Amino acid sequence: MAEDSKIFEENKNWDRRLEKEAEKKVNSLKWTFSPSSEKKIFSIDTPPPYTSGRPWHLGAAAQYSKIDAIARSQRMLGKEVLFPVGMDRNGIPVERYAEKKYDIKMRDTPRDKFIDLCRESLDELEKEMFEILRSFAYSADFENVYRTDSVEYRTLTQSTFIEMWKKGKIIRGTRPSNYCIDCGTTIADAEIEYKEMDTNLVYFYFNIKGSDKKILVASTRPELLGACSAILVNPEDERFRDLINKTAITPIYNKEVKIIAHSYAKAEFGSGAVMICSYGDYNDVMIIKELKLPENIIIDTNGRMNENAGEKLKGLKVKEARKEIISMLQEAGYVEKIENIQHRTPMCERSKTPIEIIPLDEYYLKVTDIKDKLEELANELTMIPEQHKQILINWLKVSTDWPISRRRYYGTEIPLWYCTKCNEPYIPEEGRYYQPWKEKPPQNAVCTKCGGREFIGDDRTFDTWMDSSVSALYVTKYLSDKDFYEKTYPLSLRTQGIDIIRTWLNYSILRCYLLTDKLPWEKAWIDGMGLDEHGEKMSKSKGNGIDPTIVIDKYGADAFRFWAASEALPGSNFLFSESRMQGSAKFLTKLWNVARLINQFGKSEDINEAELNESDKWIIAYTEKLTEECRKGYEGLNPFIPANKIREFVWNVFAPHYIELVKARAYGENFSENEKKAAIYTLNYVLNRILLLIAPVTPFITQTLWDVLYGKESIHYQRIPESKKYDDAILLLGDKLMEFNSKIWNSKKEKKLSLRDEIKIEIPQDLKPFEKDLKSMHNIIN
RNA sequence: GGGCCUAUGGUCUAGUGGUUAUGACGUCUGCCUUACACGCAGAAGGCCGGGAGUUCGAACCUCCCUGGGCCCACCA
Repeated sequence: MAEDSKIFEENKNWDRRLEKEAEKKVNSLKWTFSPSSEKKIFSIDTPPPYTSGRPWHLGAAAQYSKIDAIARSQRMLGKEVLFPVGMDRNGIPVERYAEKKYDIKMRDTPRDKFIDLCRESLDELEKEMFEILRSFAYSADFENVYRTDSVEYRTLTQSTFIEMWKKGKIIRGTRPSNYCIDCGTTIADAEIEYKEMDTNLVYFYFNIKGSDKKILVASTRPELLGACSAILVNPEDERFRDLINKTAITPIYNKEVKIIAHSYAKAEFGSGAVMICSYGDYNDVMIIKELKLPENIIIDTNGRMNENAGEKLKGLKVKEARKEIISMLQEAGYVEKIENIQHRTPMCERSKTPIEIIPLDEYYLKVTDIKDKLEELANELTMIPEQHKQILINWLKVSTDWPISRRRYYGTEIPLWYCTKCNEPYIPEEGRYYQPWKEKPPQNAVCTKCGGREFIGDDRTFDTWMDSSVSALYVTKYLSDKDFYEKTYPLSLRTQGIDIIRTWLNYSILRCYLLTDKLPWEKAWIDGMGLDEHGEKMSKSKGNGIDPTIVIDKYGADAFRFWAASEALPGSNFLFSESRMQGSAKFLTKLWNVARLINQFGKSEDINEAELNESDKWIIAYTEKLTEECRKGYEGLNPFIPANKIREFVWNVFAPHYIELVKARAYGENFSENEKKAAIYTLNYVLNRILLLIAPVTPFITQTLWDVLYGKESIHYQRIPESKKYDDAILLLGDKLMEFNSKIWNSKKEKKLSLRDEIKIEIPQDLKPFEKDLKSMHNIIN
């Protein structure tokens, strides 16, 4: 032991350097799940982090460190823990990352080549992610990492899609999409940039049916007049009060449209009346959906007006059509004025031309028919904290069928082909990974409708949530291992951030329910967001993301983890703060020095309770109470409680009161050998327990201290003991004891005495059992 | 703009009908007391965002307002 203690002689503080030394040990522990274990199973569906983020935000790392504390605590509470780690690798972010990195454009690059470049980027980025996770001792099963773009994972995504297709859950429909006419393709929201453009705001009249009144409308898109399906006015707007619910007549087209009161129309903009067209912008999409207005498409995918636009406009490009309709309106005397305004226009960031919103044929997963059931499931799910459930419930009420097809490259392919004769879809069997854009359908494929044998593959991919929403099925081996699945599904827990309730949580419940008839987990643990020091969400676009590696190198991983656990209750947002991170580091040094001191005294064999002094009994009772509280915290998946309780105990009770009380006794000054033994026994009893209780939060320092002081086997393989019964009366007495200590310190201070100086003071009757320790602590003479 | 969440000493945070309202960081004062100056002891600092209501009683329940956050949507 003397050898081990060298670390204490050489280091007065806990720091990152010592952590690095412990890292080998801490990270060499294996956490492979054993399904045949006798222990109760605790399984966690953790978010596979998205691989393209660099640097990974501190907020995200903090969340993962809390999840890790939960996994570790469950192990130490005696559970067999399934704690998988995955990487989410599909979708637009990596496509855009690769475009930037290699200075290429997705649609100008052969798909095969582009996919390879994405994969290369992902492999590099992934390495970095793993390094960060390991740097703070994330204890998932790294020997069985899953990736959402692997053949196995994509097979699951496709097979479960096929299963749902067969159950009739997949439907076709049109969906207004961002369409770049110049590029001839849909583009993602992320590929849109908004630009202030000069444009004309045209004021023109609609006649009111059965009246000689008129209504003045202002529009930047008059060419969409033929697609106008309503006019909105603000319900508060006096000018239009008597026109609400009247019918207006579209100039030129002579179609009837309703005038509807809706808060979207702003009285101060334009004329106060706005025409809703399919589709001028996304507001039109929302309003048409909300008010169930008819859709009338007048722009085709070539960017030209179609027959619905009328003979004069048909075939014209959008800009030409705008000019033409303005002069038509002017000729007919409908135009009141034309204003030149700056208009924020959505542009394709690639072609720099305005995008159009055009309905395209897409696949949907049916949601609307089971909304009641989903709400029921949501209510069954235990949510931590419970208040966040409202976000899910509210979303379920307004959610619609989920569009699942995407016109992208790096994603799981939609496993469908179409008959070249009759266009009927052909769906293959489950159990294989299909790439219809470059593969022929299975050999025996025959069109179910016309018997045709020629097919063309669907070249689309799925929305990436189609992949991640079956993570609960992947990690429980839904397709590949029946026994494993039966044992682990539904999982015990889903952990995730509040920002993806509407997506990941919602879609996971939906898909897993459709496939298994059950909720995928018993509980969902929803964390808040990591915000910067000003309280704003960290994000790359704002540039306020903080690199966790820098913080960890500076303050240490345990300090980082302790900060994350102690800063806020799960579910609350937490602000990054260097000073509080530093505070956590200070606490670890405090703990380190408590251990250094206790280590000096050596060990004592177990002793009878009868041999303990009153102070010893008190601090042991306190420790049992602390154990009870911490266990409750961990059982409730709330590391905030143990982190704060332990800090308070160590810093405000154990160190200043108990240790000071028994220091002299432990040194053996003026005490019997038995009394000395009792002190040393108790000091170690308490320290041992503190280490066990805080180990899930701070794995490095506890590993190091445990090795030196107590352990052959790693602390992380130990159990947190059940708390023993304790006597409340002695705790109350202990409170008085601490008050008395303060009183003495105060009075020494008043008398300008040093803490070592003698003092004459009466020890209260009820504190007599502590008399000997008190006298030596304060140097009391009478 | 819509929905939801939230508001506690300078900063962050616990508390959720009756407590002298918790703790941390910071500040101030005095101390290197054989573990720690990343420390010890002491102190100052809060009309629990504003207004109204429910109640014998509200930081805690209800409503309105204001600020902040998240998600969605973004100006005809």
